Amino acid sequence: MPSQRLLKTGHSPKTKPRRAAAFPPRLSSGYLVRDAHRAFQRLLERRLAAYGVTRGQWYFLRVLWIADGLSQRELSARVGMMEPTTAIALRSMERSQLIRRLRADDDRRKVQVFLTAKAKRLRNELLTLARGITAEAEAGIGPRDIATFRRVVRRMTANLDRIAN
Amino acid sequence: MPSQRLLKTGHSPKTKPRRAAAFPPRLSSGYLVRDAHRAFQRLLERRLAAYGVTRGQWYFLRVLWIADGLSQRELSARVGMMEPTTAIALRSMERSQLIRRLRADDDRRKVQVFLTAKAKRLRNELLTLARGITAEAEAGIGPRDIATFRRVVRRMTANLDRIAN
DNA sequence: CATAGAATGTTAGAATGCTAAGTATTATCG
DNA sequence: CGATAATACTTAGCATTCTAACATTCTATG
Repeated sequence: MPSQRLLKTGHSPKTKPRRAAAFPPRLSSGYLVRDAHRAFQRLLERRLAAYGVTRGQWYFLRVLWIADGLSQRELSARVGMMEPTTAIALRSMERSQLIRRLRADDDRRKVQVFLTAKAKRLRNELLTLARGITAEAEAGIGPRDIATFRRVVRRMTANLDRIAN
Repeated sequence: MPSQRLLKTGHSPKTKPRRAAAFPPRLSSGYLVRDAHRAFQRLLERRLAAYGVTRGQWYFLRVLWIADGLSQRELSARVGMMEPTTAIALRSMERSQLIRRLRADDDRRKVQVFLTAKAKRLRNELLTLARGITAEAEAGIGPRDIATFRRVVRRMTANLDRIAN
């Protein structure tokens, strides 16, 4: 993390006291969450790379391992991404031989997504990998603090999701 | 948030018990952090849009309001982004008349970044906006829990950053 | 001084994610 | 039954972020 010391620039406006400076990133939950998120992402990406799997593919694999054969719409909802994002990820997964897409017989608008044998074989190893990252992230933190943390994050997410604008 | 109920798909392999399924996203700190991050982002983006400022620009504005005239390298470090990312953000900020870039006299490799009057005028209003989002995120959560949360997130980030691979 | 290396930025190319606007299929309702 | 709605997906275009490879400028060393 870069240190936050102030530099003298010779460009501080002398006319106004810097009132609103009392909100440094360090004190913003949003920033803390952003930093943590990027740390998780970086590590996940690096480790998945050894298996030729990208982070975007991982999110979908993870859902499909639990519920194979979902439609793209259902997948989007489960993964929490918009449909165009899903379409792009699935295209890359099809190219990588991780999934097959079949039009549903009962409703020809729908496309069902099925894991290939290759994707199924990756399951245990990649889930182990993910558990490893979680364990490393939580190292040295007490279980009560972890529990509090989870409760707080969930509450924050819910608070923010509830706001329309 | 999409509910996580399982669908019957008729494609569960009957041969193996689903051992590794014992790691649902709900229990993963990484997922919780990701969800929170995206909730923060969405709200921030929506609100900044009213000012014609994008999220990427916001991160840099926030640093420049504290230390105007930094070089791009210094800015990257402060904001926590790679230099190409900084270059792209600054280009868009220059187009939007939020900054001016000047080659430093003492070292002509360096480019110093200066806020325009327009960007300076946005300062108080946007910082208030950001404080508002933080307040809404933290609504209904006790100060001790917030404190624990911050300590835990920072520790997780540090844990992950320390890992090379 | 000349040249090797370090420092600063840039361009190129990929992946992830969004919104808005399309196409195709199915369902509904007059 | 036929026009209209809704549903499922795709395409197009943008923003954000990274890594890798490059150009430019400065510094240090022989």
